Amino acid sequence: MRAITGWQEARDEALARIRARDWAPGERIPDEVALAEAWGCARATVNRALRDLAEQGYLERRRKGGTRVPLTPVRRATLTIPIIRQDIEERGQKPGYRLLSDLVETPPETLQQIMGTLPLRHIRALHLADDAPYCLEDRWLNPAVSEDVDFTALSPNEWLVGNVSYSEGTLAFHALPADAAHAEALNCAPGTALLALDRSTRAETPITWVRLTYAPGHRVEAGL
Amino acid sequence: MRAITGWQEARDEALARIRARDWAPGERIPDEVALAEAWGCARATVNRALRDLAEQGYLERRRKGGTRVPLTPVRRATLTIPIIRQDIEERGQKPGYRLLSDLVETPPETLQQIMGTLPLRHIRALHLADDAPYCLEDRWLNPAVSEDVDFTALSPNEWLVGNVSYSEGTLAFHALPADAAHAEALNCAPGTALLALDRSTRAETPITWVRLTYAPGHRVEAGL
DNA sequence: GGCTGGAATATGTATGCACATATTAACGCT
DNA sequence: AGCGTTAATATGTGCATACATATTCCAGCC
Repeated sequence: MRAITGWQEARDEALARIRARDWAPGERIPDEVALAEAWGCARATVNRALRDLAEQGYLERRRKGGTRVPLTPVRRATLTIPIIRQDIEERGQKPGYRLLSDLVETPPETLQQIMGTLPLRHIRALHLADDAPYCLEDRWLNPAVSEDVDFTALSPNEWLVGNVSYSEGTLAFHALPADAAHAEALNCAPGTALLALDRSTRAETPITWVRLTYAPGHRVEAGL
Repeated sequence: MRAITGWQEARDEALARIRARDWAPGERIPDEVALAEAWGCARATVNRALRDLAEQGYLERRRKGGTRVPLTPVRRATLTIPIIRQDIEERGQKPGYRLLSDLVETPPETLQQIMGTLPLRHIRALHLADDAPYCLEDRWLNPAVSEDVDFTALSPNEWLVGNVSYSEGTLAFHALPADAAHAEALNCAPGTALLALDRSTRAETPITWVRLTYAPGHRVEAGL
């Protein structure tokens, strides 16, 4: 076979063999040195290619154990965490924003396990796309982080992205029925099925917990 | 400062500087050669570290343009695509499966755009966790791929993973209200808000389109 | 002034080498 | 046979070097 030039080509070649079941699931594939020789490239190039495939779940690698095609490949999808304004703009719509409430409250029991028991700043805000409701931002914020920021014109989402980002966190999707508040804000009937995204963010201390509840029919797409 | 030993340490050092806004958003950071010299390691090591951070959205890199901290960091979360049986087992529950229907039909208009117009094999099946409904698998399958596979005992999900995997696809989350069929299968009231995951898979030709509708209250978690 | 083409530059990648490390496999002892 | 120690081995990583490539920037031209 023709010599392989770059690591991407090596990756494609390897993926082709996996897809063709030339390298069968559960089987060990030739080691890096052998592949490098067979493909006429350096071991580092093969390494890069196989490492890339392993990151995507197409291969499993272990020291000394060699590289093998997993029997049940756990594929990973990547999901770009939404920055709401950008999200809307990318859809070719005009973003809008309205602050609904901004209070200091004691969070409910379930939230206290994540954010602690201290009173938190509770912000509710509505994001609009072409003047139609897009999503409801229901956020609990560590007051030590936000201090005196004014969210009447700037959404907490946007402020956080610009000021407290680059942090750790968790993320989960679920569905919930619209309650009265959702119904009014998102302009839908109570009980409507809504997609919600819960996200908690922390650095050294808990920073924020937010639930984004999208307008009816919204879809969140993931890549790969 | 002390010399950096590995690329992970270099990555941590860089991430610390980003978090500390030592490298401010929008600003160019020193180039690889400078960092390598400052940190007492090879440029390849710095490259690996910064490349890793760029993949996670913490940095933006462009040839000749240098590396900079993005103003609005687009963070990426990774989401492991569920293999239902494993999913259930990892929760410490007993997986179960029941085939509901298996027919050859003409797909609805919206699906024809993805899967083509030919008649498709339409399979409906229920997955159980500890004998309780877990999720409903509503699948349209290219008959050329599945031929005469019997899905009474083995779920299409599992069969596909073992036989037609390593392919491309798309994935999206949304919420929908339970219709009569959902209600019966998932043992909930009609209209209940349900989380659904649509996934289409293709290699050279379209392979399958599936909607997994989860039992009420289910959450799908993403990492990072 | 505006456009074009060429130099300068930062990242991208390939290579050969060396050594580290995790794990398996083999060996030898009791 | 069973067990613990040791050697073998595949991947993980670091480094120095060289060249490739995409952009930016600037100079020079019209």
